Amino acid sequence: MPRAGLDAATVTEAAADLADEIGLARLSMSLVAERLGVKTPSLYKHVDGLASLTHRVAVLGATEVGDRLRDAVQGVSGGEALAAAAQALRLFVKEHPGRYAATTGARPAGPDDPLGPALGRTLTSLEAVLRGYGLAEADRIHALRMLRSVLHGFATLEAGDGFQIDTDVDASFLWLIDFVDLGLRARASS
Amino acid sequence: MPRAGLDAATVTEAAADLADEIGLARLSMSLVAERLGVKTPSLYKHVDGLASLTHRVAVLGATEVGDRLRDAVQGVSGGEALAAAAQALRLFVKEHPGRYAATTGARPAGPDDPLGPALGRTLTSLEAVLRGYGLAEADRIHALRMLRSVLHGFATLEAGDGFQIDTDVDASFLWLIDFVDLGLRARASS
DNA sequence: CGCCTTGGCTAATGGTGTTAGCTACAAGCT
DNA sequence: AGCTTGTAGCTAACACCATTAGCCAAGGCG
Repeated sequence: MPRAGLDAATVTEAAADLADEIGLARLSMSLVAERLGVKTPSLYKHVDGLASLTHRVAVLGATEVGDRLRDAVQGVSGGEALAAAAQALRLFVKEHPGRYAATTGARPAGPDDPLGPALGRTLTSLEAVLRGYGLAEADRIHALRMLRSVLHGFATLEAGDGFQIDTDVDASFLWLIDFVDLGLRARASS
Repeated sequence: MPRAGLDAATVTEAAADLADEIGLARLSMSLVAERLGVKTPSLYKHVDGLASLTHRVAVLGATEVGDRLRDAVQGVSGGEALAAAAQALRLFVKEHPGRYAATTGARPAGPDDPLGPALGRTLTSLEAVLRGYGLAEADRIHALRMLRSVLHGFATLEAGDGFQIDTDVDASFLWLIDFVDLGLRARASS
């Protein structure tokens, strides 16, 4: 029996891909093992169990989403940055619904949990977007939460087939970005 | 062995309550049976299995959310209606996270699935809210999707402990409602 | 070349969801 | 009332899953 040469990262990535394909809820140790050409108990040499594996997928997803947002916001500002960040997040959720579900369903388990910083990177990029609007100090946190809410809400509704297909979802998303942009600009110097 | 006198509705309600308490993901046939003082296989006399039971919980949740929104919007209009609907939805999600998760995770399985109409009632109430703003015909669908997105996003993020606790979440929600209200009013007659 | 860490295995356990088939309850008829 | 009958809830059984214990050989390192 030749060795498969697995480690925690490979197992996590296989699990993440599988979750994207079949949905996080249907993720199972046996399916991950099957995909890796290995018997189920072998996974426990690299990963602590299904709950722990799901947590690792969450960290992976948070990191990747953070990367995407950082890249999207890089070099642009204002409404352009808002649109870029929004589209990047939406695209990620569409491409990786399983990772995103794991990410949003997980909470940091302690002060040294890598999930905390990973999630923080997303917030950092969104804060950078908002910085371009010159909001009052007191509005910042509320605007950030509003921004997270719209983007998260739209992306998850779309990923869950929550919108009827007959009207263009892309157009709605552009409209939404414009709506938020206008609202933020109105609050710019008030 | 005296009979327990169950039916599909009682089983569904017990499942919904359980889902609210322990989370939809942890809902199981055995726990529902235990709560009803019955052995697990007995449930199959009333319900088709866990998937079907979850779907019933989704229909129940959609119906209840529809009721809450209808009541909230009743007799008010404009910004008042928006605020009432928003708070009603947010409160429902906080009180019944399991039902809401089932509702948002389910799709109608066919043309005669009661989930379709049940979900439609929520949309009807939100459309009524928007009607108070006198939007252009073309903006209606986009505004509706925006509204669903913010409310759904905020509620699910809050339910998932997605917001840091140190800043007031209630204040952020009021800020969000005001943000949406201002944006919609700006588009009123344009 | 041989040690020894360790990755993957088989076997076994406890917990799920689900089906089949029995039994006795309770409603309905005469 | 008593008898019949549909059926609610039961036990037994099976398949599948996550998880643990213990074995055994692969392959890096001396």
